[in-house]
Order: sequence, then structure tokens, then C-alpha cells
Amino acid sequence: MAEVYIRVAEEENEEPMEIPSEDDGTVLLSTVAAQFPGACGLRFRSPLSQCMRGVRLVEGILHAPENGWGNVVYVVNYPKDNKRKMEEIDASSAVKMKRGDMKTSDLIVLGLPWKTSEQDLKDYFSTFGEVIMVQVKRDAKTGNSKGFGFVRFTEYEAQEKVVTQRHMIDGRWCDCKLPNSKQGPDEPLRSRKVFVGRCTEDMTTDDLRQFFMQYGEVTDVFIPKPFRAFAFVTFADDQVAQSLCGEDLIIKGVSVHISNAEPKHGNRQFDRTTRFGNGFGAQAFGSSRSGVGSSTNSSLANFGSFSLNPAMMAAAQAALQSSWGMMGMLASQQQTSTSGSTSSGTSSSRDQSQSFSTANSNYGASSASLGWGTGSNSTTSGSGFSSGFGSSMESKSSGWGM
DNA sequence: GTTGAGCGTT
Repeated sequence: MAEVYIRVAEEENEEPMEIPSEDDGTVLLSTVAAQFPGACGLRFRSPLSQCMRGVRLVEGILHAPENGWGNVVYVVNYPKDNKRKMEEIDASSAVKMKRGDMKTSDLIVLGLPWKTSEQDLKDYFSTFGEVIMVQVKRDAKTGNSKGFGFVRFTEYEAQEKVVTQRHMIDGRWCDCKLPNSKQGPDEPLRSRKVFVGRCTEDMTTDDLRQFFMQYGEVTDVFIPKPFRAFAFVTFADDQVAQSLCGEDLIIKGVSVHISNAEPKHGNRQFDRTTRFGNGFGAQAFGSSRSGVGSSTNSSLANFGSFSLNPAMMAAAQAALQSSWGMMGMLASQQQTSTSGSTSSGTSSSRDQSQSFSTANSNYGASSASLGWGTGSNSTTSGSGFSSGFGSSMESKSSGWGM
């Protein structure tokens, strides 16, 4: 069957948008969700019964009704109260600006082809809205792209859309995210990310995205390569993520196990001991790996909903910052960098990790030579030291994201 | 085979 377009709208009487079908005549839920973020299905008014009918949905694939998609307008379904939530946000954004201010910020674009230029980026992203800034990060000496860049839109709406989907740019899939430097410590305690264990190799990121979409808006799917039998799925809403923890779900006929995503290695600031401090026995929340604590699902259900008090927060931050500072100084003094130790083996088709870690270690080294290297360049050592040190701190402390 | 890659010289 040739590609056809089906007409989809948020409401029956709103202006529909045409959405392409697949070659086999089905429509991917992900295609719908690309235009209607958060969508979990479609319905339409049957010309015969005049009732609303649901469109068959199997594992993220929407199947045409008996007589084909036809010319009717399909209406987007949203999970539970999501629809209302959207409207509330729209309505309140002008007045209340409840959560997350609606200002745009730079987005990091990861996975760019080496050849992609700023103009290419601008051309691509302009299809989402007015672009006011693009950058491709390049090596200072060679001018080669580092494979990532930044983009900024005028409209928050465009930004929202861009971060909720993947992007095919010059032949590669790229991700756009809030950069680490921008995602503040607002709610680091409520994980929006779950760990998906017992994955099989035939599960693609698309499979997972389409599957988990039924629970809420999915903002990221990560599958380590090479195959390691697990994955990470991030939701827009932490409550959705938490509600799934402990569940065994069937994906492509396989039972996978959902649990909390642990903080990424190297993301030291809010690991379990910091987060769950003395008040909560670590045992109670012990991950399944640590053994016996075979708590039932219910005990895990809503433990994302408490928070550190400000004093603990401040104390933790102070302690961490000072220890970073110390670490920075120690590392600089010894002048032996640990770069490269982490990037063994699994280089995929691209190999960027080297250049990043090299860049970081160079910062450390330069601040050391400015700070302690008495002798050669005496005139500017003072300012040089502080700026060098500052940037080293900054690079250590950026990186909230789980 | 149950815990992830990479984050901004001006």
C-alpha cells in the first residue's frame, strides 16, 4: 500500500493535521506523538453508529479500521488526565507559570555527523520554529566538529517539541536535550527514569518508546551498546516512572522488570546515601540487587514524594563542593590524569569520549601550572589561577541529569 | 549477561 495521510486533531472539530502512514497501511503511535506529544491512541466517530470508536493499537502500531483510514478525522487520546493537564498548563502559563518557567534555553544537540555545519543545523531546526542561535562545537585546532552543538528557539513551544523527539540530521539520529548546565537541582529527588531489566536484543529504542508511551510521555530511551540486557526509559512525569517501579511488564512477549534507575556512575551528588540519608533505612529502599529486601510493589510505589530539608541540602552541597575542590587540586598537583581509563573497548562507530576527557584533563593541568608553577609567567598568575580554577569547578559541578 | 556516552575556550 502506498503511503497515505490520515487526518488527526486534538478535538473533533479542530483543524486536523495530516499524519503519514507506514508502507503497510498502519500508523505508528510514535508518529502521532511526534505531532501530539503525550498521545496514547486515536479514536474516531463511526459514520454508522455515530459513536466514538477506538483505533486498534498493538504495541505502538495503530491499525486502520475495517474499511481503511478513510477521510474521517481521528481524535487524539491522552492518558487519563493528561489532556486536562495540558489545558491547565496552557491556561495558567500566562498567569501563574506554575512549573518550569516558559523561557527558552539553549538545547544541546548530541550525535551530529561530523560534516554538519551551523547552516545545516539552522536549516533543519527552522522547521520547528524561529531559530535564534545555533552552534557546532569544534576542536579549536583542527576545526573539526566534536559531534555536538547547541540550538535555541524563540518560542518555548518549538523547544518543547524538539526535545520530545529524535532528529534525523544529515543521516544520523540526534538527540536534543536541556544541557547539564541548565537542568537545575530543582527536583533531583524524583527520578523520572526507570531501569528496564531483562531486555532482549531485539528490543529497539522505538519498541520501548512505543510501549512505554501508554503510561505517559516518554522523553528518553537509552539502550547501551553492545547489548547488555537492560535499558533506561525516562518519562516526562516522575509519578509515571515511580508507578511502574517493581512491575514486570510484557514487551514483545518478554517479561521485563522495571526498577528505579540508579544515579549514573560519576554522578555522585545525589547517590542513594545522600538522597535517602539517615531518616530512611537504606534497607527499605534497597534495590533488588542488594538482595533480600523483596518488598512488594506497594512499598516502592510513591517513595519519590519526599524531599530533603533545605539544611540537609545546603550541607550536602557544601560538602560536595569542597570535596570537588580538593579533588581538583589533588589531581592538578599530581598532574597525572585519569583520562582514557574509562573509554576502553566499546567504541561505537564514533569515538568522541577521548576528546572530551582530554579536554577536561587539560583544564586541570593548565590551572595547576598557573597556580603553582612559580617562575616562568609571573605577571598574570593571579587572575590566571582564579579563572582556571573556576572553570575546573564548573566542569565538575555541572551534570545533574540522571 | 539487571544500572547509561559524549555537555558549551572566545
